[in-house]
Amino acid sequence: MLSNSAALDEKDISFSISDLAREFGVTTRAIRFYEDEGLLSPGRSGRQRVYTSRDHVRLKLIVRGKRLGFSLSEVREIIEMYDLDPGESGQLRYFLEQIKKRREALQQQRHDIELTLDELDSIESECKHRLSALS
Amino acid sequence: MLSNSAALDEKDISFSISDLAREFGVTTRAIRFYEDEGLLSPGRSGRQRVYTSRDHVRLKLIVRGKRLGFSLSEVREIIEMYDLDPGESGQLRYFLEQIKKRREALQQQRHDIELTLDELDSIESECKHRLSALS
DNA sequence: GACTTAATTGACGTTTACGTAAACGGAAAC
DNA sequence: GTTTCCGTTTACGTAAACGTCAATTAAGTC
Repeated sequence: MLSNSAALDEKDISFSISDLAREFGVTTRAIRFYEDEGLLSPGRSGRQRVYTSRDHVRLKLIVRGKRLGFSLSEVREIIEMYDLDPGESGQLRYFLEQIKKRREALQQQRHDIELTLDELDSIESECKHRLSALS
Repeated sequence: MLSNSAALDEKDISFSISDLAREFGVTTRAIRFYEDEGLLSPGRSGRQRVYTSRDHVRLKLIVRGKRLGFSLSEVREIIEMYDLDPGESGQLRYFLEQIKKRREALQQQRHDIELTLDELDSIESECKHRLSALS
């Protein structure tokens, strides 16, 4: 009765491997590979893998990272930031450094995107210009 | 005398392979590889490669594309957009489609970046919070 | 003209991120 | 009770993007 009884319903949601594959548009092979790489750690019901909402979150981070062009080991670094232990100050300072680097890389990426989008705009208008000149 | 005599000075700038390697922080091996892939097409002075400002621009697009996580074939697609021929309307319409897809992908990427940056912010403040609690 | 330095060519090696095929296991449907 | 479906395991295959030699050449320099 004194236990923290209000554990959220979210906790016991579970997913099959094909659930996740469908939702995130990846193959089951890929998901198992991510497990081999230590990025996911599903439970088992018999031989079958059972994924928790924690795995669900992690897979979301993985596919997002992939969309950003990160390698799996970079994705791993990012994921590891999420479950840092309350630990010592050295660790924390190290993490803050990593965070800074990541942020800078992401800001560079965002800048690259802006540049590319601008150039796409001008290519597009050039295209449209030529198209209208063909009529 | 009737020739277009005012060709810009920019035109005859040339670069060695190590010039480019230094400037863009890539290896000469990589640069030659890009040539093998048809992304660069330097001239020759004897056996040595001579890169023009066109190659310079292209290499810039390549490294930017790489920073964004694009594969070389995706980079190729983007580069090819830059030198489209005045051609037929079918081509132009096709290009417009490609541009649209690219833009959507880039916007998705930008969105992913915003999400990740936000999360980095909260991880960072959590970190700082814990650090200050250790004093 | 020997020496160093930069570049080339060719070839094989390597890492990453899965794909693909084979062979098997359990559970549900008919 | 056997087909069908999903999942598992093991293992080999592969494409991309270079790295890493090794042998050769050409260009300057002292």
